[in-house]
Amino acid sequence: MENNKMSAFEVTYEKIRDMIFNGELSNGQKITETKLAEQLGVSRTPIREAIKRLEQEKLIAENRVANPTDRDYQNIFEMRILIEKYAIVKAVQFFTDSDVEEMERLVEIGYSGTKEETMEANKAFHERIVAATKNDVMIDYFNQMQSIIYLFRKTVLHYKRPGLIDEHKAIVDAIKDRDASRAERLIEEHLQADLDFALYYLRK
Amino acid sequence: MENNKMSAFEVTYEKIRDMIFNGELSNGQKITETKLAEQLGVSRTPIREAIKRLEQEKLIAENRVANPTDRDYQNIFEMRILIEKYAIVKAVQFFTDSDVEEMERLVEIGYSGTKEETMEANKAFHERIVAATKNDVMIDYFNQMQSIIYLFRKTVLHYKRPGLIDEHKAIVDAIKDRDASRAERLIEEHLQADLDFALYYLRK
DNA sequence: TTTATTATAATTGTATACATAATCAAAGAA
DNA sequence: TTCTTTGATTATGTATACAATTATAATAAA
Repeated sequence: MENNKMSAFEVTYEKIRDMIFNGELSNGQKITETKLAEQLGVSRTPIREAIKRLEQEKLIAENRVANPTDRDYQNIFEMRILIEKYAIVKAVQFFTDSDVEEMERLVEIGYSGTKEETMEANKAFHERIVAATKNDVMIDYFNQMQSIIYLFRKTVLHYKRPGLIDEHKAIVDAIKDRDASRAERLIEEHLQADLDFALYYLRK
Repeated sequence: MENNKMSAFEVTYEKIRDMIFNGELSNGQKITETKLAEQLGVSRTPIREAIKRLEQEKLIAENRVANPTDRDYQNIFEMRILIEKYAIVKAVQFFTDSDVEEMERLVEIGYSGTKEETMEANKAFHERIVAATKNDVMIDYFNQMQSIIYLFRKTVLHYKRPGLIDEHKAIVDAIKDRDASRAERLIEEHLQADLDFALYYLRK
């Protein structure tokens, strides 16, 4: 019997996070506990916990919705590239045939799926690579970055960055060929291209 | 005019953390908000926030003082090695003469200082290397790991691991010689030796 | 007009109160 | 004895109350 009853804190956390994602709370906007509490129909207590967690994810800073600078994004991607380059070497070493098939399936969704499906598949693609480290600490840090990365991914896919899915395909091919150095190079180029593209559009 | 008035949350956080560090709260021991609140003379509110943060640092998990497994420590060090190897290449590229002098000063304290001074210097040694990345995200993740790492460092220095300071010296020499690949190799060996030594004594 | 100064309001930090859920022990049934 | 069941206890989650701080705005002085 599963426990599908979420605490007020969890519900609140997700709601506020989604409000930031969909722009209902915009960049730089002041966050006040009282207003959110009233708006979401809970007391300040769970709101505060949610805010603490969102601060940890850098989605909120100094009582405001984060307004990351280019530098912030570059820092996140520098960290992310470091982790994913490390992870993909593990994937090349240890991915089984069925792991590779799963990656190919995710690439296929990128070609034929809806925008939502593609976003999910894109996220899963990178998660599977990082999971290859089998290192919970690394996976945890990677996941912490996801909230900020989400904003990126939305931009990149909204504008349909050319070649994105082809790059994914090329990475899977490198894993299949068990070519670690090629895979490392491709994932770095892929992530760097993502960053450059998103920064370009975020600044327009 | 500086603000040296700490909030109850901050005081509480440091107190609980130190209680874990010095063994007043031992591995696996149950953490109860009510008791800590009474003991530290504050309400449960700041206690809860402190616990949340300690959970983030992995010093508390599931309402208990963390009792990390060898695997946990290995994971942290795998992450740490990844960051420090990346950082030291930056240090080799960008450290000025005065940065190098400062590193040499820290090594010197390792040879001649008290145990407390040596622990501080050891911590500072690695912090300076990571600071060379000038990447706040990376620095932040590294700092999050410090609490667990502290427990290690205490063990390693308590048993006076042979060669530890010599290894620091060799690393500084590699930076002085601007030899990135040697510096990378040395820092990895150094950290791996730290891990192996500490695990050996922690399990005895 | 600009800058201080003060009063007011709003917001956060902390304490307390209450409700729900988890834990544990005792009593009874198999 | 071992396993349920129930009741009592304790702990946590959430709401509310109060205190202290910070921000806002209005007025007075330069």
